[in-house]
Amino acid sequence: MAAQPALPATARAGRAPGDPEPEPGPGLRERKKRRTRDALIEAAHQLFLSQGFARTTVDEIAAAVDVSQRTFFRYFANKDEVALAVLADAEDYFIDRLRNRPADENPLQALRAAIVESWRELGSPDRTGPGSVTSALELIRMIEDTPTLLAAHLRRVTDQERVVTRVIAERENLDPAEDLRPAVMAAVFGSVLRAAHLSWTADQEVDGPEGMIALIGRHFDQLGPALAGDWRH
Amino acid sequence: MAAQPALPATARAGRAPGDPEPEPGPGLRERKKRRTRDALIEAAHQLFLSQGFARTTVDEIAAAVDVSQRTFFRYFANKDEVALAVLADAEDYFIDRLRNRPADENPLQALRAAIVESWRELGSPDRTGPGSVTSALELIRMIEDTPTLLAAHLRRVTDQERVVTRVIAERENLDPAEDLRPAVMAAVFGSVLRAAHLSWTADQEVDGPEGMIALIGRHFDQLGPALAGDWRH
DNA sequence: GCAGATTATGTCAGCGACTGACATTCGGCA
DNA sequence: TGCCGAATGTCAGTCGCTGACATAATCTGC
Repeated sequence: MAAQPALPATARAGRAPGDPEPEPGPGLRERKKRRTRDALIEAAHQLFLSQGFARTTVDEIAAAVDVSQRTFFRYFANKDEVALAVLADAEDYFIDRLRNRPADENPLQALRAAIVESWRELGSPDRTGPGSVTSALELIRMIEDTPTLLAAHLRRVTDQERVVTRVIAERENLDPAEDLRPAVMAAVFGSVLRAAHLSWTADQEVDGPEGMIALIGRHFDQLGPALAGDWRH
Repeated sequence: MAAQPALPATARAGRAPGDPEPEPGPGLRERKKRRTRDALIEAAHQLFLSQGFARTTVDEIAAAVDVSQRTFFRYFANKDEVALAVLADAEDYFIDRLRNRPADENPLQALRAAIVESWRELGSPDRTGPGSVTSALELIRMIEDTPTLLAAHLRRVTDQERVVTRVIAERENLDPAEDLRPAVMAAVFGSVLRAAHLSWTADQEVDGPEGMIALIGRHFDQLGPALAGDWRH
């Protein structure tokens, strides 16, 4: 019977004394783990942005949180992972949004709506933990000009594309091994997003999450024209 | 002046005695450098395919060619690079093909034709050096299931996409900063290729360069249908 | 509450990728 | 032939990352 003082651990009132489902909530151990994980991300983030990714050692990060280097590597497989952890969470959120899009949208509409929704939600001020939008945007810039980070990020993105492929296939009731459209759609979607990210890093004018959303929209809108046969009508 | 894939070192005979352009050709130094580079790629390739990428140390590769580890790192910035060097050359060749496509093709047609051409040329049996097609195909499989290699490869691909963007923009006489279509086109093209590569690794049936060409074609053909509004006509 | 099983963490030793500095050798060239 | 610069080797060192083992903290049933 772990004590549950913190957070919205949902103190489910009205539970019968002999109930076989005590809904224990996260115990002390879990909470502690989450805290050190968040602290590591936070510290790493701060060090990366202030002195650069390459010039920050894992030892520094660990020392900032007062854990051993070995512990750091029990939380993150490598230095890249701690830098990309925030984005990883955001991507999970996006997948969740995609799953909840109404069934009557076609795949492209659903994908576009889900990504906009995700940026909006990330943009709302009530975000907890180290995953604020501003830092997410700073992060994208940092990733885009840190080769090793960009590489790791792109690999993550393609993993995510696989998931998107599956979700789209489920929505449309298709076997992704038979019908190539979900895979192509996922790949195209991913590439449009990346093109938008690239524009974002190149264009210092665009600012804030709404700027990014607008930028993504503009890129989506070019999809039709780009694939149209004749560019010089 | 695109870099021709300097195949045989063609000893251009018939030069006049007083010619102000003695066409010295690569001297001994250059030839030696090229040889050790090729040897390193060859040895690395062989070791990677036989015992895996991670289980091959740089020392082993260097020892196989009888140079010091330090010398290895003067030729390649890291272990990834030696694995991807062959593909990098192939990509340069592709860009060259793209530049030479007739101007009346639209961008998508030109890209598609250029990639098919490239695979055909790579497939022809008169290829010299360690860049045979079979090894290129083996390489793709190896990359696709070696996380760190996949990451590095994807980064290379996006670099290449930037180049493609520029070439397309030049063909169409556009400013890529103004008109987003070249960037979107390049991104879409890259993603279709990757989707094809993925299918290739998943489908053990498809074999040889012609198989890959066919697979790429099938993916291209899905581009229209995937982006069409209604998937369930 | 308390033993005992789990699990997180620390410590330590070690491998391998990569780099800077300096010495040495080798090819290019007058 | 002899000099210059480029390529290579040697060495020492940093840093990312891992396995093995010991220790300390939670959790679980009593």
